[in-house]
Amino acid sequence: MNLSPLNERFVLHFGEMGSRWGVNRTVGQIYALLFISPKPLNADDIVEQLGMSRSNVSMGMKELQSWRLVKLVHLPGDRRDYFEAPKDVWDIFRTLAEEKRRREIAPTLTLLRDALLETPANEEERHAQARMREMHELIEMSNSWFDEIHRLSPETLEGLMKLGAKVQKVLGFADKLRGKDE
Amino acid sequence: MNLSPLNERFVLHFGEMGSRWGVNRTVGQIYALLFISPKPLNADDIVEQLGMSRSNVSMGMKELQSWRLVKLVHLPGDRRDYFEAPKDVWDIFRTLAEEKRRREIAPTLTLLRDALLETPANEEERHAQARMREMHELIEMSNSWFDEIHRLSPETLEGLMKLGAKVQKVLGFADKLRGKDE
DNA sequence: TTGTAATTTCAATAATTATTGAAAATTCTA
DNA sequence: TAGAATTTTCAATAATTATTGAAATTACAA
Repeated sequence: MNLSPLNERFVLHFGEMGSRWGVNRTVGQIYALLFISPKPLNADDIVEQLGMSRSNVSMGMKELQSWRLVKLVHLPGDRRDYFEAPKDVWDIFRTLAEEKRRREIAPTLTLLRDALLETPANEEERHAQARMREMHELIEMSNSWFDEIHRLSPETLEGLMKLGAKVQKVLGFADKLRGKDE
Repeated sequence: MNLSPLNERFVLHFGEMGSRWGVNRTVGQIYALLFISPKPLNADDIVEQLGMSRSNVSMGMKELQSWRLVKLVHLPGDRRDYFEAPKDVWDIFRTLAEEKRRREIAPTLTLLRDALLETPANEEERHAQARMREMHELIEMSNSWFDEIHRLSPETLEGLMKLGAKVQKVLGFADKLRGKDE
């Protein structure tokens, strides 16, 4: 691996964490490399810096693009594909949340919706359906909460988060609002 | 599989989703079964209902306990271990968020903290460190936001979420607060 | 077009992870 | 404590996923 020590450590860490995040080691490494790179890189740059096969990089880029974590760019007078990681960390955060919802939550929501439409055949199913209803409500609610958050601009969102210790106060206000409007 | 059709569908779905959620199929199935079960189950109940090996169930239970998604209970006059899934979906939600943070985020936070203490050796490292600083700030901020949320009771949290479309209004208030207090 | 550069696909295989039955260990009871 | 019930561990193997080099495809330039 052709990187200065600090950067290598970062890249290797992302490789190791990859499996916990649901991507393989090479995908984690490629993303880490692009994240800290000051300029877009082409596939051969990545092959050289990380010492993996060209085909592995090709597959890794496809995966990262499917997560919308990298974007394809072109340099004038160079026909090769270059890749870069979006810069704004808040935007990355939102993109990730969206993709995770789509892949990890949406299919279950669909299943729950279908299951709740059915007429339970016996007591066993009646009870199970009641539990599914609770799960369904939680997911629906988290989703609409997330939708709201998602509409905010990065700056606003950052402001809201920085609020930190004041959530309790906001909540007090929220309670009043709720009382008034519902 | 020894389950009525609706319940079987739910259990199989959780098995399939398991791989996206970072657990194996059997762990997903076991959790689903416990989630909809009206009463605690012992290992042999699970073996019988899901048709997997006894040792698989034993390992699965260990995994689920490490996630704090099931708890061990005992029935009077029966020495076997029984397991049940906690009932309150909000509580499950928080537990999961906590465990995910511990496993998927905390190690990276540690790495970033360490990396930011080092003196960059060259321009390459200086730029990388600046990017790491952005990531570090985002994570720290999300963490303290989550800590705040975490202190709320399930009822309060549910109330806050139900607020839904009113987040914008809350945010307006939050902005005022921020102006006043900082 | 034709040839070349660049990228993707694919089938082989390497590596990892899941599952199992049998054996070992543990826990209780008589 | 001895024996039975219960749970866990472990090593074998089944299944899945990752990685690669080579071949095929695509995109461009002369």
